[in-house]
Amino acid sequence: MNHQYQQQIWQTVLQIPCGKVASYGQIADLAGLPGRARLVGKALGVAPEALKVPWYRVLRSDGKIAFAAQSEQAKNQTALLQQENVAVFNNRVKLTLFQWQPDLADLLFKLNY
DNA sequence: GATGTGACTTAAT
DNA sequence: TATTAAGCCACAT
Repeated sequence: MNHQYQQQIWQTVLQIPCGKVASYGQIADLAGLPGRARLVGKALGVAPEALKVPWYRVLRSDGKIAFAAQSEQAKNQTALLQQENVAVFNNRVKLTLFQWQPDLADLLFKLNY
């Protein structure tokens, strides 16, 4: 059986609205997996393209893009974010301006908790 | 089983 | 801001 946690992670990331970002830890918590931020990155890495999971809206807790600054992946993620009017400077996003502030009660309801 | 490795986080320095 | 150390956990060796 496929790991349930991946589904929960993908579903949670899908809740991030266009133009907003979230951290790996935040997604882990909302997905019911506190302390397992690393699993979020892993799950995003194997997310089916068909699900169209906005993986690029997920950043480190300090707002930095998780990939090496010069990497193609980081460049690509930066481009996708800027496409949604999210400002990226030095491989980092200003969380005070762009971080997603989910309505927990509403989200938990959607996730059937 | 033991070890090393990450798309991580927090706290301390 | 940068660096460390410790905690985290699925996976590959």
